[in-house]
Amino acid sequence: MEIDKPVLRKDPNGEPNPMPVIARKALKPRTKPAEVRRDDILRAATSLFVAKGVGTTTIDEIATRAEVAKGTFYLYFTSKEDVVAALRERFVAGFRARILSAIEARPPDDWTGRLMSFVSAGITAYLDDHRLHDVVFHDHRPDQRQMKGDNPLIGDLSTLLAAGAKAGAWSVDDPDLAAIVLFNGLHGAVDHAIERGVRDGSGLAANLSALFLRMVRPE
Amino acid sequence: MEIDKPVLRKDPNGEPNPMPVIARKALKPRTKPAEVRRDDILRAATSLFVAKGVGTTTIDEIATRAEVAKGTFYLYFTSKEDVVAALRERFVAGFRARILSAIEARPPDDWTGRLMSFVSAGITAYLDDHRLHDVVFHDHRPDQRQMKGDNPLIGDLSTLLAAGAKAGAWSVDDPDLAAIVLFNGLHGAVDHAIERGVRDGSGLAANLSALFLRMVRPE
Amino acid sequence: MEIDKPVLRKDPNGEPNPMPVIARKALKPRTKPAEVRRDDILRAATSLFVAKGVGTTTIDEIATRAEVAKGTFYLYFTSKEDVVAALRERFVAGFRARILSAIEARPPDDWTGRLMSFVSAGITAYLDDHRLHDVVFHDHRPDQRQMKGDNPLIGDLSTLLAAGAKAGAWSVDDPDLAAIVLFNGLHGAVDHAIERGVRDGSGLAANLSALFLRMVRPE
Amino acid sequence: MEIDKPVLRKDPNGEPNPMPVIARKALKPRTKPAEVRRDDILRAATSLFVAKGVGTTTIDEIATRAEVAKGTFYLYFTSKEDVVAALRERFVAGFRARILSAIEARPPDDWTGRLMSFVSAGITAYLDDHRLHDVVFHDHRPDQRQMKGDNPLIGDLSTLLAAGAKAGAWSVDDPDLAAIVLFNGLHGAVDHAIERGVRDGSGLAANLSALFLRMVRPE
DNA sequence: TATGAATGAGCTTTCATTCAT
DNA sequence: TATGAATGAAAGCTCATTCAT
Repeated sequence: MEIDKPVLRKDPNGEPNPMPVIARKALKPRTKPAEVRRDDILRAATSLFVAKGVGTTTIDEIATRAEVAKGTFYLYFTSKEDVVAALRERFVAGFRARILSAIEARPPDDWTGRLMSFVSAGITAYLDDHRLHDVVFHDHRPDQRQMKGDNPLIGDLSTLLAAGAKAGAWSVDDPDLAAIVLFNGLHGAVDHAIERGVRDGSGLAANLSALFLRMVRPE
Repeated sequence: MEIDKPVLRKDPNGEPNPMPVIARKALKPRTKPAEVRRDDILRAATSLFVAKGVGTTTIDEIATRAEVAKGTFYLYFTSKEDVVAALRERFVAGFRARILSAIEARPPDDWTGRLMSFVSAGITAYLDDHRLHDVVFHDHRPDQRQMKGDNPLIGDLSTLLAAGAKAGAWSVDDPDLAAIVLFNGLHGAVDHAIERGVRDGSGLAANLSALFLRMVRPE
Repeated sequence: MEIDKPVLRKDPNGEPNPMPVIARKALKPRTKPAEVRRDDILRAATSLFVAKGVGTTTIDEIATRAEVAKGTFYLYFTSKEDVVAALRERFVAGFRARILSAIEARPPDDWTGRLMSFVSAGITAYLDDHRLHDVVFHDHRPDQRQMKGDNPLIGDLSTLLAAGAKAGAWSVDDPDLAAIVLFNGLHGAVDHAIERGVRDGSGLAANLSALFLRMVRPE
Repeated sequence: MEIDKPVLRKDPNGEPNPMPVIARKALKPRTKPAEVRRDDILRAATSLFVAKGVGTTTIDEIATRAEVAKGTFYLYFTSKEDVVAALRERFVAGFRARILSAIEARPPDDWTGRLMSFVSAGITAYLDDHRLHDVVFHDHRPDQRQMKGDNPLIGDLSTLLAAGAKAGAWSVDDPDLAAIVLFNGLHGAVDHAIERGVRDGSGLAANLSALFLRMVRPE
């Protein structure tokens, strides 16, 4: 707060210096492109969050693991929550990309195939990253509720259902509601599977697809 | 029953109290039954958690609102999480009781009616208490995942579906999976409705029931 | 911020425990009357502030010197500035008491004597405590300006001048302004003396009194 | 003179710059004369200090407002305190110049007029710049005390009083002491006026002059 | 049982200063 | 000269938990 701070500065890199300066330089460039630094921090945070939870991970730990000073952390993020938010964005985007690309691999009019791709890609992606998922979706904020609603995958699913219905392949009264039920049903089913230690989602995919197809099959 | 809890017993310097102990005791039985005390604390915690979140509520605040000393809190609970767990148990039990009693109001062989009761009672109960629900289900712990699996309502639903199928009313391949999808679908649909500010769940109940019945209807 | 904090607790008093518990108890009662604790902290802060300035003194140091935990500090004060404010109040009250009692030692109608007492008591008191004075009056706040104006001693002085004038002993056109000039003149003169290392204020008192009396003497 | 200071020179990856150095130099003499740079920084600091205090202003902010890199700041000043000291010097010099020139506007033997000019110019100058005054004189350092003593205006005033006395216009026993009292009295009186929101100092000047003249008038 | 003063580890955040470019 | 990313020491403050009464 005040003017007269004591100034103590030791060895700025803090480690015994057995190596010539030039070699050190090569190993540890003081400055990296911002993108890389940011990514270093994000990666460090991810592994810590997954390993020990967001709450118990300190910013100190994140900085240390990212091989960055604590102050540097604050150059890139404003708080731990800010990191979680960045991770969440990343996670959602990657998750969605995986699923969409699986769908696109099917012919446009293969409605059943597209839905099954959605289901199996969703299961696989979730099984792969569920620990990161948990990290990224478990905060306390009351506006948290909002975020689910923004889930673009539900919109994608709704669009798929509506298109299939329009094409006469399915019968769907309320595509939005059906999409919500399907997405959350899938989500819950994978949670259940994870609890049981399931590693391979193909069986679940078949069963879920069957269930979902029943729900949309014409009378 | 709560005759005389002293609000202020300041005696900061410990002067000898002129009143004999026995007389004091007779006048001031300072304790409440443990159940009541516990409940005071639980109620105080609930309102604070709902108002400002678990993370930002301190044990000090809980104790103050419960009109109890901080030390007394630790006589009844070991930590804040312990309180959340107690609240969760309560919540789940109440929630389930509401739904089961709605189901039981229907004739045992009215399968469709029973499922619809499940849906509409579930929606109503959740709409009523979703803020407490959020409090009670939003912590970070990795073992959190476990709790959903323990959700007895999914078991109840599975039982209902299996019984209906056995009775020939429905066709259900995997009642457990169907129950999971139904329960989570319902959960997600209500979340969605809450986000949109929906206060009355009857429309949603009708639509959801229709969707669910499609899923179990015989070929 | 979060729920799952690691709990590490070692030896609560942190020192090797060579002494029997009873003896320890006698030496270090865990709890003291609030007044005493507060005073412990205030005394610790004073000595540190005087020795090394407010800015460079940390709350940690204050707590340590007061033999109190850091948290205890915050039980009694909200910040370092809060301590300075408490010290300032104390200082002003004591300073004023000294001067007023010196004045009261003179007969009520001994106007010259009263003014001289004011001057010499003021000089002495300030010489005695000027380091604490500096500590207590050197913060940055813009509203600082306000505080000087609230200085009750200027009011006291103004009253004295007005009374002496009314009694016909002096001629004072604007007692408030004269009081301000006298007080600040005295203040500055003592500052000057302190800079020069003066320890005894009696010579200064005589000279200043003479000057002040010139200022109020009738035509 | 400031032809082309680049606002953004982002070159984050350090790609080799295709433009030859000499041509670049000709186009972009990136430096300003040291005096100007220094002044930029001083001006930036002044406005920030006045607006939000020295303690809460960071060097980052100063550099940003001066449109200079943080490192450049350290090319011109060694610390924030260094800036305050430079500002103080400036302030004192300007203040003194204003007062001296007001005095010099009077005939050399117009003692009363000279003293009145001192008073009214002092009041005006202080009223004009009191916020900068506060900034520049409000730090914590114990050696602060020294600076007042160095105040050359007190010396000027003492010289004036001694000269007037020597000329037989006044009676002044101890010109140094009288100068101290006058200067500090004036200072305090203006502070008091500022607190009361006074904008025009002419009334105060008349009253103060009268008071001061009483103090030096011959028996 | 009940109390609440006391504890202190630990966290977040700031910012003056450096230095490779 | 000029830059600004990086540093990391330091500080303020919180709050779950204890324990003597």
